[in-house]
Amino acid sequence: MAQKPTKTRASAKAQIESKIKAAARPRQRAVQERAEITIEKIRVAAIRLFAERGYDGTSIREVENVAGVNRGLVNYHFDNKEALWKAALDQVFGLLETHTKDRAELYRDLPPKERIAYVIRSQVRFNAAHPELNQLMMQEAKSDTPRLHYIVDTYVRPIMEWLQHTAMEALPIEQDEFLYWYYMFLGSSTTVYSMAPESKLLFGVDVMEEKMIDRHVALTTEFLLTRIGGETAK
Amino acid sequence: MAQKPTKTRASAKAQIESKIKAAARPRQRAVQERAEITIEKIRVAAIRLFAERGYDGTSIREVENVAGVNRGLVNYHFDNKEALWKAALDQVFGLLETHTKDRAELYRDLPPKERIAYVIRSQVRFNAAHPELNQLMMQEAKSDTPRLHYIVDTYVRPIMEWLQHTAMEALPIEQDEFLYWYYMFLGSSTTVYSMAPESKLLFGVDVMEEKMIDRHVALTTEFLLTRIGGETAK
DNA sequence: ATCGAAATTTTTCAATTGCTTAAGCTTAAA
DNA sequence: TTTAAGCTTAAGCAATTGAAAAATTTCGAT
Repeated sequence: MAQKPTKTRASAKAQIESKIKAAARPRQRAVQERAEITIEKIRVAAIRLFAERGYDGTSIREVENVAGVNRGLVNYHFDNKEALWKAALDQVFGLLETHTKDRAELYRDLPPKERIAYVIRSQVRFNAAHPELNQLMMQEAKSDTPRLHYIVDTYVRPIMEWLQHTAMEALPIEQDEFLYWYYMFLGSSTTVYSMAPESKLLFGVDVMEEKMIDRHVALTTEFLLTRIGGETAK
Repeated sequence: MAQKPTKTRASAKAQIESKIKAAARPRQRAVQERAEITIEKIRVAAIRLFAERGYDGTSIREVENVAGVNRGLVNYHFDNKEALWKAALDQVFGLLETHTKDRAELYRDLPPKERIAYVIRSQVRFNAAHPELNQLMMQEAKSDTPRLHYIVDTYVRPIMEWLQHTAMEALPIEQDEFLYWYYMFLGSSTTVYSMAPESKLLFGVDVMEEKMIDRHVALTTEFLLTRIGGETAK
């Protein structure tokens, strides 16, 4: 997607040279379908493995194995491990971004209280459908790395700010209390899915089942809407 | 602690042989203090690194560097990486186990509602003081590995069952609802600490500060005690 | 003091890591 | 059909990995 297949076999440095030549070059070709399939298989595997084992715990060879593609293809389609990580992350967070924007649009004309309820509901569903996102996030949020800065600046902050506005408009939350509301929201709506294998072991229940998710949605919504301290809404 | 320094340089297999010889051997010596210091330094470093980077993402050399001890000492004091992980984990979960038992004892004679309030409060404080525990747990809870089985069977289940008893005695939670209450409790009380670097970036606030923790305790308690649906207690 | 075990230090080794190179093979534009 | 870009395959590299072995130092019971 964000790939530059403009390299013959001379590596990255030759890009400038390649660009100069491009002016005089008549030939220009599209990405082939088989490549797109390969890239997609690699991306899917990368998301799973990065989410499950973290950046350092994931090896390129393993990604290739899980993806079922041949040795060397990751380094061809994605220049290096860092770029692969970024591609995986952009895919997952791009999904969240789209989802959030769609919902913001959809619920725009609802009364605040009702709107935040829908937001919570749809967010829980999203987390259930995409546990990798929170898993990736937890991997990175633990230490102050360039990768964390990238995620926060690019994806998390805008979503958080919109959520803050939406929540504080509907609920009697103080400005400096929102931080906790936010993490309670996050924790309440993601933990059970991020830890799905544990919950299976511990309670013998598959929390990914539709009926289970419904229940979780209901409880979380009630939970987060009930104003702390007894009040109900603004 | 659970170490067996009874190896000359012949590795694990020689333990039986070593035991036989032990009967005829007159000399028997205690663990030296310098060794205990080394072991402790390694354990501390291991907890931090395993929590931060996961099992596969942590290298023995890195543990030794962070611990500030010489190459080879990890493999001397802990037979292998797996044993090191188990030692780190036992340390952290042992702390939780002790903490939980102490509190159970301490709050035994309180009325149920009050007891669960204290339990929540003390649990939040514990999570703030030991974010590595939840980080380690999140690392392992994501996939069904032998390591997860070990943690759940040894530490998590007993604590969960006691918590279930304590919570259901005090709050109107249905049997099959408890799962969600549990993970909301977990998520609400740990996420902000596991993701402390993110919250610093996102809100510019150090959530580990005592005043902040107090606030979190208050909110979480109110949150989790407010009966879903409007009721208050049994 | 001194002997031997415990602990540390230093080397060594095979396997795995990220990454590069060099061929070969497909495919689509000319 | 040609032909070069796009793609795949395979081999190889230096660095890092977990683990063990060897060499050396420290320490306590005799």
